Amino acid sequence: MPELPEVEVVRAGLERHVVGARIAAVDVLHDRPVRRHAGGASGFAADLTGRRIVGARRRGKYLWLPLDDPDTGDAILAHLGMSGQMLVQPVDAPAERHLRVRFALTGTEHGRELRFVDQRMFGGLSVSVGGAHLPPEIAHIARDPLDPDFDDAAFVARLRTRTSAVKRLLLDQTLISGVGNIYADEALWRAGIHGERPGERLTRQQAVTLLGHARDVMRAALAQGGTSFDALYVNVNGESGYFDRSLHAYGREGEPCDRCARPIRRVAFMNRSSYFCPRCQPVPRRATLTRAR
DNA sequence: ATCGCGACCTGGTTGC
DNA sequence: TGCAACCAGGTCGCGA
Repeated sequence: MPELPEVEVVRAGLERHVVGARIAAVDVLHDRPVRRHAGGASGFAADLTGRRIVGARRRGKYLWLPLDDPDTGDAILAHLGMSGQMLVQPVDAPAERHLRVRFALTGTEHGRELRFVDQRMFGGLSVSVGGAHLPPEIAHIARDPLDPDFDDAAFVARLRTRTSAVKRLLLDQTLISGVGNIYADEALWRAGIHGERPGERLTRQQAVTLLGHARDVMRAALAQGGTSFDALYVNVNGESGYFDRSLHAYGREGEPCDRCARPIRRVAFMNRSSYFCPRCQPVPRRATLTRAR
């Protein structure tokens, strides 16, 4: 699943390989990925044909490609969802099994085209009117911890006012973006904090430490991802796993904790799985529950 | 404002 | 063997 580091690798690839190109034609092979576009599939194609890509930007896991004017123009807004890929391919390369949208381009090196491939179609594309600087559709998405303008102190303060479980807060894109289920579990493991601790029950130092670990995990993944992709092949592998060897908690149910050797546990949380070490990340006590029994 | 849950998707795996 | 049920999870929209 693409998390922030993978999305950043895709952004950098798009910046290198499609910025400057003009869209000659758009072929929408499946309606679902353009469901958020007001004009539907035909409108999506019509709105983009003939326009020039002038940038590749990102906030959290959203990507956008400003069109015509990098300050005041419209933009192609994209999210990879769980299985989305942006591929820059030779025009004669065979269609991928889950190819959804094809962008014919002029002005790329080697005559390549841009393809949106997405098996599960949680991802999507739309045209954001006037969205070159920041698409209004994603104005509610917070900055990510790798963003130089991310406000550490404000995040820590907000985290500590909330009653929700801290893992839920890490996944709340209005507080901090780019953290998915995998890296949330990793950051919590590194910090020695159980994901079900309420935000308001964290000390300031714990919140600061947790944020630092979230940032470190993403930086490490970005450092690996940045060197593991071919420069001409903009890619996010939906099955990825190039960072798997560095994971301490996620997906390791029953395996010994790398710090204390106790078996990693898996529990259901938010209709997902959470992985944690029961010793390093003790389950928070619930005074009310204890009293009720 | 905040909280928490269900829906949206496909395909690989598991269970009967 | 065949088929159904389950699981993965980012985001949105809704009711409370």
